[in-house]
Amino acid sequence: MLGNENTDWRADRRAAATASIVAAAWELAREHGLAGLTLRDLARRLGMATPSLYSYFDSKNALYDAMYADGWRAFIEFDPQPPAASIRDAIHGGVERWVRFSLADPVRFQLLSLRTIPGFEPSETSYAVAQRAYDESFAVLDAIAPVTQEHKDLITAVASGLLNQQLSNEPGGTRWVRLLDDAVDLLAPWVAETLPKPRKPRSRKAKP
Amino acid sequence: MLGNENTDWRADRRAAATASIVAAAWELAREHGLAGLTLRDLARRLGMATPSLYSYFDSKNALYDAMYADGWRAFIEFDPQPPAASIRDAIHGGVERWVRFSLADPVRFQLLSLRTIPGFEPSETSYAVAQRAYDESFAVLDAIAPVTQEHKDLITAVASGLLNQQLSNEPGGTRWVRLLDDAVDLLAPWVAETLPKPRKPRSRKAKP
DNA sequence: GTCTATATGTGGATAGAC
DNA sequence: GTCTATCCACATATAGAC
Repeated sequence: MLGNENTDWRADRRAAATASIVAAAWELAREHGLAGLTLRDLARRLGMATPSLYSYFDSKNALYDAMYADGWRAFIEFDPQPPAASIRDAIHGGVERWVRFSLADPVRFQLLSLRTIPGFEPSETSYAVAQRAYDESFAVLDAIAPVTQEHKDLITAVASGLLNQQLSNEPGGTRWVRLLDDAVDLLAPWVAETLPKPRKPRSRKAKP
Repeated sequence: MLGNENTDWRADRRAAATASIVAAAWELAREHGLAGLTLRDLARRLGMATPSLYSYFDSKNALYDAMYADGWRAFIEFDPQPPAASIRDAIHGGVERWVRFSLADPVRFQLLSLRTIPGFEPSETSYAVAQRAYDESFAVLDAIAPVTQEHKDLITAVASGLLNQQLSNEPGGTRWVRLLDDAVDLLAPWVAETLPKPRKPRSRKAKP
């Protein structure tokens, strides 16, 4: 179609501008806290007037939403987890990857994992990115054992609990995070022992 | 001392007024979120002018601080945990008590356990209340086994992780919280097996 | 001492010119 | 799309009546 490359140019330009706004927003959030982020500061850092931001985001929460999706996208691309030979290694690899990612940017962890911004709830499309990150993160474990949702829920709870306590009570320290190996040593046998009983697979033409 | 009962009257009146302000603040926080609490709303609900609140609290953060201490005091008085006969029962009783307390008022959990208000940090005296609540909460377990700080840290991390996931992802549900028993079943044997080896107690006059 | 009245500064957000 | 001007709500602070 003629004229489409014109639209694409604009879309690309706009996407690039949006991305640089989000990047600057992360910077400021790291400096002043997630809730300490203000559109004034953000505009000033970008060298533009505050209302100009509204050409890119309908509201401050829309900006948070873009950051949310951006954060989960960053996790998807973060240091891929190699395949594992045992349930323990799979759990350990996944949890340790998540902990490293979170400790590298506590503010990001706060946005992605804690419902801390009043009134902010991820949009459907942003939530879909989070969902994909979740699924891919458990792919290694899924590949070697038929783990249940309960298994995954307790694993994520333990990981998020250690991170929470660490970042809330002793940011920069290791008091809780170093318990990760112990926690995995508890979780792995539990998962292995509570795997759903493999049902004898019926042949395709079993019921004539 | 003469004249002291006069001062006491005033102190009591003031304490009562402060308490009713804090109570109203909790109400509003439950309605509009913790960060959605505004001094205007608070004053309006109490039937007074906004600046009058500054007779009782130096700043909004000072109000949060009072709420923080109040919340931990409420936990201390909440449904006392009976003595336990086993490590498992002691852990289960403590964690379950904390979960019940937190689910009853998610906003309170947010203030007490998540560092979510930008710039708010509990004062020394308020933090002391939290510390007392923590110590008393582990008293039942301490009474029956010489558990270490690491034990307590993993227990609190697991509890806070389950609560976090529950309240962040499915408030009002039980998807994570119902895994509490499983979690305790993992933690209890671990605690029992990793108790510090009892050192042969030296007699008092061992080293002459 | 506690209230009312009022002022200041900083947020998010909108309207409208260019 | 970007700007200027502007609005409203908020935390905060001070002055002064009672």
